[in-house]
Amino acid sequence: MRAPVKTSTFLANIPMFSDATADDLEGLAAGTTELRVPKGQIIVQRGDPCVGFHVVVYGQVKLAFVSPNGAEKVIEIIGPGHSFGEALMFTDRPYVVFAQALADTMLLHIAKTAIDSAIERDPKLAMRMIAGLSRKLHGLVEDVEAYSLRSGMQRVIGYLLRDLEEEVEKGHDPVKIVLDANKGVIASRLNLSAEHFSRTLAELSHENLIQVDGARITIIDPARLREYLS
Amino acid sequence: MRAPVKTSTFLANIPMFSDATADDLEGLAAGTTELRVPKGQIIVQRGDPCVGFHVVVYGQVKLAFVSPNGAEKVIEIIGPGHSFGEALMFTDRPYVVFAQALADTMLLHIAKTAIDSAIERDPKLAMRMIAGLSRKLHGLVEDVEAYSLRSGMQRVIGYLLRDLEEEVEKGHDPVKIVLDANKGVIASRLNLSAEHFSRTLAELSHENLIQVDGARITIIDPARLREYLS
DNA sequence: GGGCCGCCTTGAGTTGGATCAAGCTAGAAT
DNA sequence: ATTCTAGCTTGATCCAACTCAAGGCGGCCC
Repeated sequence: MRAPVKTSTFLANIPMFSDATADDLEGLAAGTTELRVPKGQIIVQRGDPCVGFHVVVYGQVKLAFVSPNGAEKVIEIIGPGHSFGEALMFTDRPYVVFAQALADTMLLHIAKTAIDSAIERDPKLAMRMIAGLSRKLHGLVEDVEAYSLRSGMQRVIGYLLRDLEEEVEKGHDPVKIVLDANKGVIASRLNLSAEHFSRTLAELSHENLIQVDGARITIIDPARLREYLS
Repeated sequence: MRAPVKTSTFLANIPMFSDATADDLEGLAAGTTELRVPKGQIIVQRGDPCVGFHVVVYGQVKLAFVSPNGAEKVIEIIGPGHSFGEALMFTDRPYVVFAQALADTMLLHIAKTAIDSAIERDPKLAMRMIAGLSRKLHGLVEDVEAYSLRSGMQRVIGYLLRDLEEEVEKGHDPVKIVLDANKGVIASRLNLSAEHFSRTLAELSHENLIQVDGARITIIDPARLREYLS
């Protein structure tokens, strides 16, 4: 048995609810379930009904489809503070993707009913949900652009540079990054075969643009790497 | 000079505002501009700031990116009653795509400020916006699935069958459909070159699954066409 | 230590779809 | 009626990325 106050503390730390009132948090907490899942476990299956959405507290979750012939395509890798299933929840459709824990993970599941009544009470929350959905939509549009207009090499470089600060990305000083998942998972996220991803990293290595040591990658010269896009 | 009452009538006929009060409609109308654009005209450019969103009243608009080397990729073809730019409006980012009229078109442009205050007054409208965004998100996820997991042939068949009623799609009786845009535009929407799209339709013709007469296509046997997916 | 198991890399060959290059229509303009 | 042009088709060739296959490299458990 878990005291409700603890759940509402988790909720308060999620960006989406950061300015909710204590009352609202209590209401949301009543509709919230905590979930702890071990690495590898499936959290939702394609076809499951969606009666709420999930927020990752710690750990990591991947969202992916399975193709008719068993192949798998990762659409998103979700880390702490991020959520999935909101859009589906509002359209009352079953899941088209499945979600699987990439590491031991703790999530919150917030029931649709709780969200509905919270929105009715607080238009600010509605605006936050709208902003969150809009950001996701924007991200997907960028994915579509990347998949249809950019080469494999360009997508890989984009991924390596994506969460660098602007001044770092424009500079010529080495930066170390750590891949946030298995190379196979990242490859699929980028719509590449694992082999092609590996070869692409190898090519960038040979060009002395990066150094690869397992998941630890050193970008030797960010500005030059960015130029290699063309 | 256009009487405001007329604009609010247009608004009332848009699904998103179908249950707005007369007061709300007046408020929205005050922030709404009517736009008539001839075929071929660019409505918004990549990089334009987004201070509101557009609804198509009649005509047709395409949303597309331009690649660095000048190629063009259509993400969506937007017909009467549908809208674009909502997501962008809420994220305060500039357009990443451009919008061009595919036919003589009339649109409404609804200012962000008007929407913001309407949402504050009416949580129902917020829910409608959320539902609309969620549906778009879902559509994009399906596009990503199609692009990454399906072959060109499968995407074409999916497109031909997409707005058939269920019982028609399952049946064996011929159905006539009319392509809603130039074949080049549709090809791009499906992430195919115009040539490949043409060849794919030709192949389906040779298999006696469809008959093509310009933009008018007869699906000879919907159930058999659907089976051809595998 | 040795063997096992995931994961990653490297090599060789294949292919789906793109590109380049002509023709072909049909409707619009003269 | 004749040209013009935009859009479509068809043919030939090419290439980015995939698949299949064979190792390599840790890490982990006995």
